[in-house]
Amino acid sequence: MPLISSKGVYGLTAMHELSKNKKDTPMQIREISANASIPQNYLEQLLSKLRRAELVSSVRGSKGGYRLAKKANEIKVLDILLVLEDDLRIADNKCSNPALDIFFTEVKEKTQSLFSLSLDELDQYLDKYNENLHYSI
Amino acid sequence: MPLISSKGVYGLTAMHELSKNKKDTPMQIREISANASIPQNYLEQLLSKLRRAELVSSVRGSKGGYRLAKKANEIKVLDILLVLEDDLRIADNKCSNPALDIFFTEVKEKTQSLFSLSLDELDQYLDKYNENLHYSI
DNA sequence: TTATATCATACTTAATTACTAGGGTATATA
DNA sequence: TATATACCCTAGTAATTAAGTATGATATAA
Repeated sequence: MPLISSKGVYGLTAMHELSKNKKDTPMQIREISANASIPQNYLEQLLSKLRRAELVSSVRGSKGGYRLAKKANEIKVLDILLVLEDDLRIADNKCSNPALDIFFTEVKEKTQSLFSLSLDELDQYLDKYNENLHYSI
Repeated sequence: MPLISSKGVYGLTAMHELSKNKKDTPMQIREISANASIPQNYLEQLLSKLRRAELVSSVRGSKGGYRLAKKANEIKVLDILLVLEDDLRIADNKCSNPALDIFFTEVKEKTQSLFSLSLDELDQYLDKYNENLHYSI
């Protein structure tokens, strides 16, 4: 099973879109949805959750939309995933084997730390990609 | 979603049981199933997969059963999981965001390395547990 | 020959994800 | 103030997958 369902991927993608919005006006669901190929009504539900978790703020009515509730360097990828995926759990159920149980606990901590980077740090991965592209020719 | 379903947990538990079998005779599904509270017929299916992947060998007929196909220090937790869980994938689908995509690839590699310990190394986690138990009194 | 235990496959149930649908509410603008 | 726009909210549905059940075939020790 994937650790992160499309719910999480959609949410991260949308948040990344918002972080790239340099305009003064809030960004609209329709635009995010079109940019990232996410079903509009579905994205709406995800953004609602993120709003209730105070990771984004919304403006209702005409010319409304969404913006990040904090700076991009103050929002961690993990924060977003924990809202949308409930919990990033490693194993399905409590297992009867103590050694495994302790092992899973440790893996979970280490895995969560892999997601403890901020939204703006994601761009570093894109830079890395562009470098590889450059040198591989 | 959990990274590892009960399929994987059951499989690891069963393999750990087999690694603890010090007798000359192979261990039977019934015994593993009883020790680890795994439905017998379901465990049968998992052990079949592990046999086809040559991680265990079986003896058919009366007094039959299963044993590890290699030494416990030659079988990695990751090997077992890759057989039962297809692939330890991080994200559900290919995502349209290149930065995220590269990030996920890196997380996947690091996650897989967390599972690159051998079956007998699992016991270290039990030792750690026992120590804590000792000192916490 | 018989009891035992693996082998193989088809089926069922339950849960979850990934949507879709549709009406309600707030606000900029004319 | 009227209207279009865009967020807000909840219920429902289709598809997928995991998890478990059932049953008969095959191999082997005794």
